[in-house]
Amino acid sequence: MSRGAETRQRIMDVAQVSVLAKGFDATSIDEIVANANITKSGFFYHFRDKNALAAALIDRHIEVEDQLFDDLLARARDLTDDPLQVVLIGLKLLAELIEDMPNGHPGCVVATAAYQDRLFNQDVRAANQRAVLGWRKRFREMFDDVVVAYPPRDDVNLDHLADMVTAVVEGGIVTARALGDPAVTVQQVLLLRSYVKLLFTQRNA
Amino acid sequence: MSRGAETRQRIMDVAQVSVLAKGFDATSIDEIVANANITKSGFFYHFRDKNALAAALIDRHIEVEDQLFDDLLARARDLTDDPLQVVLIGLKLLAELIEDMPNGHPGCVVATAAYQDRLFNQDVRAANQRAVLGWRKRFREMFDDVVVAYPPRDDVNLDHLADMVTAVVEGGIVTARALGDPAVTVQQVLLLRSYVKLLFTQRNA
DNA sequence: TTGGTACAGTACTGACGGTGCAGTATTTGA
DNA sequence: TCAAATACTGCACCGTCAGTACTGTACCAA
Repeated sequence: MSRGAETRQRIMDVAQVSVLAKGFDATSIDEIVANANITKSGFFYHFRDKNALAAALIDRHIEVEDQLFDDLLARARDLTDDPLQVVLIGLKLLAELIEDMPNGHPGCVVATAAYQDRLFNQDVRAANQRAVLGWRKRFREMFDDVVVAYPPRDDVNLDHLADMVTAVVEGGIVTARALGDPAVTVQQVLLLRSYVKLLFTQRNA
Repeated sequence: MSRGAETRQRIMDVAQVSVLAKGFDATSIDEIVANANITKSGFFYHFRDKNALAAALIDRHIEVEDQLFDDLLARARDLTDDPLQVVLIGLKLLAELIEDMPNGHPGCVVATAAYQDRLFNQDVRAANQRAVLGWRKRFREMFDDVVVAYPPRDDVNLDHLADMVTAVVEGGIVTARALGDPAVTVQQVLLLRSYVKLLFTQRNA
């Protein structure tokens, strides 16, 4: 890695630590600059403004999360061939993943960005949208496989159902933070799992 | 209403308009002061700081929303005596309510507060928590009535299920904002309705 | 008439995001 | 090996915004 790329990564690393600990707006550029051992000029050499940093953090976050889901689904597919079981096991593993996170889920960047219209610009929102659409595509494909073998017991749009994974996780995080109870997110994911199970399980099974 | 109370209300009114339109952090005190035809001194006479304004707005928001739910459930109970149908009709009416909001749901204050740890202090978070716990209590009571007549098809904790209403609405809002598609929130509420229906409907019904 | 309520007016501070530009060290390709 | 691009440092400065501090004053009730 070139010298510039190294510095850029170091900036993002120290920024991410502060952002996850205190939130994006609570993390000042001066603070990042101090922790990354560069000057303010150096920061603005790599990032046009604070928005550019946010967008870069989100994009990197998407990559990591995609890898996480890939691994998770690979493990689920290792355990079974049944498409419905893959989804159910995948959601269980997701719940466990969230549960294992020390202080609850580290406040997904998506929601943060969605709620600060001034703080973030078009680039950040675009990165955000890419993330959600990526999740929709991923889960939509899984549900497509499921309906082939398991006719749904209710008339649901599969894109909406795929979006529900995002919505429940994000909503779980918001509710968990509001209540000060990290367990809420896990509970909600397991309820979603219960829904998927009921939706695709035969009446007289 | 006394003169002071009138001014205080006027401040909150103009603040709310800006907050719903642009977000809380994007609404400056100077702007509120100008629109409310007072001076900065006047503002700080009524609110100790910006946090106090936020807490007041949230508390007022809770009251309005409670009234909204009361009306909504009264209408549902007018239409049927069956506890399950009350929930299902209630969720349908909630979906319609959200759908009728011009630019999607006006970015629920709860999520905004949950994601800005620095921006808001303990009072605001406490107000926020009261709101969510209020919703839990409300929906929990409804589900308590349901299970008497309809044994659930899956083993679910009713508090968690009650929280799911909050989580799905909040998550729906976040996802809708991220995608730039206000319809998402409605879709998610209807999916929750589908879950409740499947959960409490007999296998051989 | 006195004292509390409800402000107006003005001036200021400190934090923060961001700009501008000159100078310097390091790396890299011809 | 030399020039040019890259990767910064250092520093002064600006606008915005939350919040402070204090003086003055109009109004209203007891």
